Amino acid sequence: MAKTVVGEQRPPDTVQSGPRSSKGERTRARLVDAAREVFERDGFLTARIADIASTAGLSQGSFYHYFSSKEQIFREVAARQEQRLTAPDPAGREPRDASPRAVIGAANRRYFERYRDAADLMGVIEQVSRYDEPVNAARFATMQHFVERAERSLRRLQDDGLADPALDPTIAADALGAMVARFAEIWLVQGYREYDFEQAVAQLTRLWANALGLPDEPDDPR
Amino acid sequence: MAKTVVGEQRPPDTVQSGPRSSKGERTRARLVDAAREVFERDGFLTARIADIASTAGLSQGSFYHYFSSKEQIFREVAARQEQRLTAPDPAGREPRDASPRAVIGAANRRYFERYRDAADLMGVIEQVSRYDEPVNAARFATMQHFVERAERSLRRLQDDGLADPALDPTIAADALGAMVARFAEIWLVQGYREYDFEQAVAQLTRLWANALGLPDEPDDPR
Amino acid sequence: MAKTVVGEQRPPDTVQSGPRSSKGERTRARLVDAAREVFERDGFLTARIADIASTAGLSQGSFYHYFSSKEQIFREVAARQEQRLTAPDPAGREPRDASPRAVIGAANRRYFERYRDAADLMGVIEQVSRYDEPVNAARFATMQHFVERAERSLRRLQDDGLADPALDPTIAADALGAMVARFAEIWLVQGYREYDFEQAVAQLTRLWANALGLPDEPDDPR
Amino acid sequence: MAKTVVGEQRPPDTVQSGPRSSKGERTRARLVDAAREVFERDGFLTARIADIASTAGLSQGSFYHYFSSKEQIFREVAARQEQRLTAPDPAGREPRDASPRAVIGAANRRYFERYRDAADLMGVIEQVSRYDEPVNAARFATMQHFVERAERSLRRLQDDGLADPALDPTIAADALGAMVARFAEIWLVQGYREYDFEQAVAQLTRLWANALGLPDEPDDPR
DNA sequence: CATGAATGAGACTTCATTCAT
DNA sequence: GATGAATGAAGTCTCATTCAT
Repeated sequence: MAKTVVGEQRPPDTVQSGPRSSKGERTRARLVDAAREVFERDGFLTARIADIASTAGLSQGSFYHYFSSKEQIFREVAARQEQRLTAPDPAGREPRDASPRAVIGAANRRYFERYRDAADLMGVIEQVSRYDEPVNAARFATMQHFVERAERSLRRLQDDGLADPALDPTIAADALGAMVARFAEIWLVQGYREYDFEQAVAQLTRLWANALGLPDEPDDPR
Repeated sequence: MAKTVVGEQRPPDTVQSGPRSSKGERTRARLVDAAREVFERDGFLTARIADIASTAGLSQGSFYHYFSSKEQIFREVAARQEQRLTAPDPAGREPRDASPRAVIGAANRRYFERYRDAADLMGVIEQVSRYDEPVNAARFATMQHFVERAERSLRRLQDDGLADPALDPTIAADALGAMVARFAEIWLVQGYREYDFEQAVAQLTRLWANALGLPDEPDDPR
Repeated sequence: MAKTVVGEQRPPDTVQSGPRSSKGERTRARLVDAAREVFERDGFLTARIADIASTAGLSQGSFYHYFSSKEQIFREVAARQEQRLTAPDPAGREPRDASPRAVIGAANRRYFERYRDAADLMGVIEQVSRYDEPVNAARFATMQHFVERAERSLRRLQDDGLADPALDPTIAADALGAMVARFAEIWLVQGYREYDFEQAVAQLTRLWANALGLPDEPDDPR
Repeated sequence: MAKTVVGEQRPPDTVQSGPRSSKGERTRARLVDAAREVFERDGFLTARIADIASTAGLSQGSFYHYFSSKEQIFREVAARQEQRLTAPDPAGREPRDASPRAVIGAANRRYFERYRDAADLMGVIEQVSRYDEPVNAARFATMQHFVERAERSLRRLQDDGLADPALDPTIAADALGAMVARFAEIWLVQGYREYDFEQAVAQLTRLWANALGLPDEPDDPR
């Protein structure tokens, strides 16, 4: 049960069409930046390669020295963002001996912060992931990153008698990951409701901890 | 001084698009069915109006008697599906005196069943809702439907001392709704993993109930 | 020299497709009225048969019981208007023994008044006459009406030694007719400038009379 | 509360249409020439962009690198022609000390010559000016060019006691300009009648001079 | 007489992509 | 490396007109 289907993780698009002179490298970077800007502003479908090129101060034709299609460059933009989402915490922010709830809270806060900081782009990624398989795979990879942690952590807590033993660690991790991910989207991208940032973090963390059946703690994570 | 040239303005669309006869009504229904079929097969972007029309046994021009664009007809297809998702349970399936966990479980099972029964279409709806505001609004309306129930229920449970009083009912309902919704998508549409249906229902229900802080029950639903 | 080319005057479109029951006649009239309204509002090109029909409270199909095309009905609308332009003066407005200048002035005033009263329609007629030969022919017929009068009158005045004998009566009549016609359009349709109505009449009349070389008169026409 | 969906807005047209190389400039010129040819042959409404493009030896898509619509390119074709109409006389054709009648005659001759040399195009311009405001504006600008001259000249003549002091210079100039313009159209475009070129020039000039009340001259121009 | 559904031909446009310079 | 001209394939949409009822 719980067989992974999409997670085979084909290597990210590392095949770069453009060569590697330092000038070329700079131009390429300019294109990626321009692409992000244009995609954020226009969305994927509406964005035109002409706009990306001209935003990068380049001619249309030159675009194709570096990327072979709109999808291609978007995958790179998206991959960078997914990396930002899963980047390790800058040194020392996480206390060594944090309680389970505190750990969950810290992970949630970090995710929401990073999601919020690139909300426009995340919106486009959510969009594109629904029709571009590589982007969807990248989305899943990020999810996997969090889910695997959560799963391992849950198993440990169950072994320690701290979490509900009736939970399937895989499903639980998937579901709670889904909760946080989708909540971030409706809140930070789609603006469905406005929540106070701290309260949202605290509440999602409490729901998560409760769901796992963790014993209450006197001091709420914050 | 006033310069004017005749004949520049366009009258507001006076050509009504609805059918005005029972034959028309049937044709229109045929179109909607055809549209659903084509959208499920091809996705929104790839679907062509020509295909919808010919699937309905109509000329392309005739399509425009009934709908003014692909978006337009999709909104109707989507609205019907959202209605199916929120339709009341067929008489008597829900016992009067069900426990809170049983109620949650029943709702989750129903949602997953219905989502699964139209998984292809739901995938397209998830896709389109990211760039068509009316479809997104319909998505939100469905969400509201479930969320409001959950919120009311949570308040009641809190009042009865059965649920975690530290939860904000609105956020909690939103988040748990998000969990179920997104879980349905990654599972039933995107095929991220394969779960056993019954187990998935049970686990999601348990997570939900735990999250609310409900007391455990000896007999899990189903 | 001065050979007429377009003036052959094919009979106006008298072939009516619709039959002649009194009900039918009323419906037909309603269509013509509706057509005028729609053409005035939208111009010929933008006007749609659907709009004309629905304005007349009729279905699109029924339109074709009465007219075979948009051009066809427009020709009828235009013909009616041209008739209004050339209709004889209502009894007794013109004194028997008017001076030449007074006669010219009266004709000009009448033309401008009538043109002004249907300025929107005249604009559309001017438009259509540039690409529909029958409408252009009707325009020319109206022009002929005025030009022939003017020509006859000029010949008489020349014979009486009152007008410049060096003028070719045909060219002169054509040119002065052109002057009044085009002046009416730029003034009353295109709004190129705003002139005081009375002054415009007086000035055009004075120019016309001067052009013919008529001796001045103490009392300006008014 | 604020609902937002990403990717709805369209950036302002950032795809510039002008050519950016000498090759492009040549292509663009070829398009304008081709357009003129096609418009003259087919008229504005019937002309198809596909024909213009293929006449210029280009694909249809390439048309849109240079112009964004049929109207757009027509405006350029029309503007060029209006410039030709108002271009200064090639050096030295006009004697310094010409009499007023001679000056009027020269202007009329020049106008008729130029109008005749592009009669087909002028016909299309007259047509389009009735439903395209920019083309109409260009038409008016040309008219202004002549009218302002005529007006200044009339004022001077009135001051010198040579012209009818009862004339309003603005109205008179507008009306006489209208006379020449419309006469040119019915004669050279619509073929209402055929006049001998020299005689037409002479007669229109005589009418104009008479209208202003200029004293007769023994030697008519030409 | 009247209805309104159905047709079908075409033109316009858009842009990702290629290619000669 | 860079340019921008050129391509061409689709797909959308519009409406005058016809036709079955």
